[in-house]
Amino acid sequence: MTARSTPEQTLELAAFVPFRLNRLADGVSQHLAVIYRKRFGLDIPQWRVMATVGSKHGCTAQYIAASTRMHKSRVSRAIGELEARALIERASSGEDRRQRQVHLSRSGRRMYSELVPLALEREAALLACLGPERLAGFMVGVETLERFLELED
Amino acid sequence: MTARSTPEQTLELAAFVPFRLNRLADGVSQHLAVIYRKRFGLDIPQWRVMATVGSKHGCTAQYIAASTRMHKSRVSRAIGELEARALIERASSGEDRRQRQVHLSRSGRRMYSELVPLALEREAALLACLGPERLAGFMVGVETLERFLELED
DNA sequence: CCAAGACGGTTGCGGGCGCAACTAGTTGTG
DNA sequence: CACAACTAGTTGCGCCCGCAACCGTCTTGG
Repeated sequence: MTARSTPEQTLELAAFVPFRLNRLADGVSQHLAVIYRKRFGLDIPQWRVMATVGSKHGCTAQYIAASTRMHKSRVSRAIGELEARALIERASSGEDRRQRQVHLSRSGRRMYSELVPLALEREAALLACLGPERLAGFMVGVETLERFLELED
Repeated sequence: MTARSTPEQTLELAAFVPFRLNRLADGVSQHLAVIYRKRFGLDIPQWRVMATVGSKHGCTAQYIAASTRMHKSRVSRAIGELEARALIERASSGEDRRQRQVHLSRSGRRMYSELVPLALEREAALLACLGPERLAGFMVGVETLERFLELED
């Protein structure tokens, strides 16, 4: 009853979800990276650090690494570059002298307050192409996959 | 009537869709890369070339680049490595002597026929965590975004 | 038919990043 | 207290990849 001459199973990359997800995430990133790079001179690791520190003042490098899922060396370098541009400042923690608390500087806060509305607006413009109900269905899928892969937080 | 003391708009990275999409795509890739790398010794560019050539025999490097959205140099190097492992073969095209038609070798076909079922199975296992209806809703969102960003094909 | 430009594919170069080793500081145990 | 094990963060090394220059091959137009 089953086919004898195995008809050579094939895989169309354009229909393969992992590939499509990669391509989609990449496209979305490109869509946003323009702002970060051209307008503020930030690359993605730097942007992620800015975003994290902007909403979690005084956090540590390891906190940033955990919540952005970037390798600690990448975080360390991004922090170094941002500090060199005086966008963030580091203060030794009194508690544990190994860790350094990261804060936005005055100009860092200024950039952050300019950057965030643009990013949110760009995100909204992207998601607007789905209606509200499609968006909801999409996000349910994203959340379920995140939980399955244990990516949340 | 508008707020006077702007309450400093913030952005939570964990709720920012572009970031979450990147993280998700990355998680999914990791989930699959194990197979490619540990079992077949392929990295992602190589896997994409194998997949493309396996379903489009005799295609050219530029076709691979266009359909995988990889830079042509990345494609060129991946092809070179696969050829060195005798998984693919290149034949000069009679039509245009600049381009070279890429085929799977005998051992390439063997690997392909082993690789594809595993990849599809792994994809299915991943998507199974969404039910059929959640999956449908999720894919509608993915397709809509792809069209919006002009990523299809 | 020849020059100029376009195009397929390759490669040197430099930048970014993961890995692993390292420093400095902390915690736990006898 | 001493010593081992652990943790926060930094950095040298090597790999991967995008960029741009390049080579050989078409193609077009004068």
